[in-house]
Amino acid sequence: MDNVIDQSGILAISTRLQRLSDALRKEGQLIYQSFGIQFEPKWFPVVYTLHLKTSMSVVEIANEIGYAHPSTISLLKELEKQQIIKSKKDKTDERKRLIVLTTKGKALVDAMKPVWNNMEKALVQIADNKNNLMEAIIEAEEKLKESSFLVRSQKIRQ
Amino acid sequence: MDNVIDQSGILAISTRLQRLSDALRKEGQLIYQSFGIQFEPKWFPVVYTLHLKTSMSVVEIANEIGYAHPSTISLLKELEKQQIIKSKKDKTDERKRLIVLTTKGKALVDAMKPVWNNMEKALVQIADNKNNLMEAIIEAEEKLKESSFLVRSQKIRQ
DNA sequence: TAAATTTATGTAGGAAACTACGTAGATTTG
DNA sequence: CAAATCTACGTAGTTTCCTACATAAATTTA
Repeated sequence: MDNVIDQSGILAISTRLQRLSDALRKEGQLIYQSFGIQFEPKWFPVVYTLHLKTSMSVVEIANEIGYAHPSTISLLKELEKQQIIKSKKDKTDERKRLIVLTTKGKALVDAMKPVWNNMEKALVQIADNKNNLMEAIIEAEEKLKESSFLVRSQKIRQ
Repeated sequence: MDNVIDQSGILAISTRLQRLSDALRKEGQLIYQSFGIQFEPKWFPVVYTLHLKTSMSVVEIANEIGYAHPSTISLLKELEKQQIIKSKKDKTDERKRLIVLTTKGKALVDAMKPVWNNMEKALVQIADNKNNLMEAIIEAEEKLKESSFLVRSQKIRQ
């Protein structure tokens, strides 16, 4: 609480969330490196999803990870370049591309499991305090689903 | 908790933080609009800082709001274009630019005070749950200051 | 079953932050 | 006090997401 933005409190919450997100992602990158693994934190949602669900279309992945589909497409392009995933046309629906992990991708996931385990422990240290950050995020998202920031603002205004 | 990323839990925390940040910023924009005020949420840190501290250099503002200085410079450019701030050379140090709110900028701040008040109430509704999001952020940032994500990872690894 | 609509994917470009690097003025040091 | 270093500011380009729009295939409807 030593600068103006901290003092302005909750109004700068969007900025604070982003700052923290950036810091964790950048350090995540360094941790993968320290384990000698070539993997970027931004790839995690796609790869984690595919490792659980085997074969999915682009839009299915996008919905699953909560991203817009063009963002997902660009992640998939990077992962295809790294030969972590591959895709084939869906035979029953010509519009769809079915995405799967390659053999290399599956091996990478196995190699990353201890890293994920390690990161998870470190993240629990960081996020589990008097207030649990992950739970706080989930609770806030639930509140937003109930009634958006805008709608709440309008109700308060009346 | 209805998709894979929610289930993957804390490993996707960076993604979750960013998603929430984006959602709040976008809705913040709509709220300013709904009050008929032409103001962008990203300008808040700079303007709020200047409204408290009167006259500051570029780097002072950047440090105060916790941004890199080039980010601050581009915000200042936008604010100057909107005639919300203006700048003049520091006479005692030719390198420095002293930034101040214009008359229009000060009037805008006064007009925004009720909006900020309204937003604050809505944000408290959203963020204050079993776990308080703002406090959770502050606590997590304090933990990171004590010892970074990377260092914690390395200690756990041993 | 042809026309309208919906769904899946893709491209282009934007937003809000960042890092890397360069220059010029101020300060410190040998 | 000249040289080296530091500080302030600026530009260029990057990152990681987004929205808007386009096209083609599938599905629904009249």
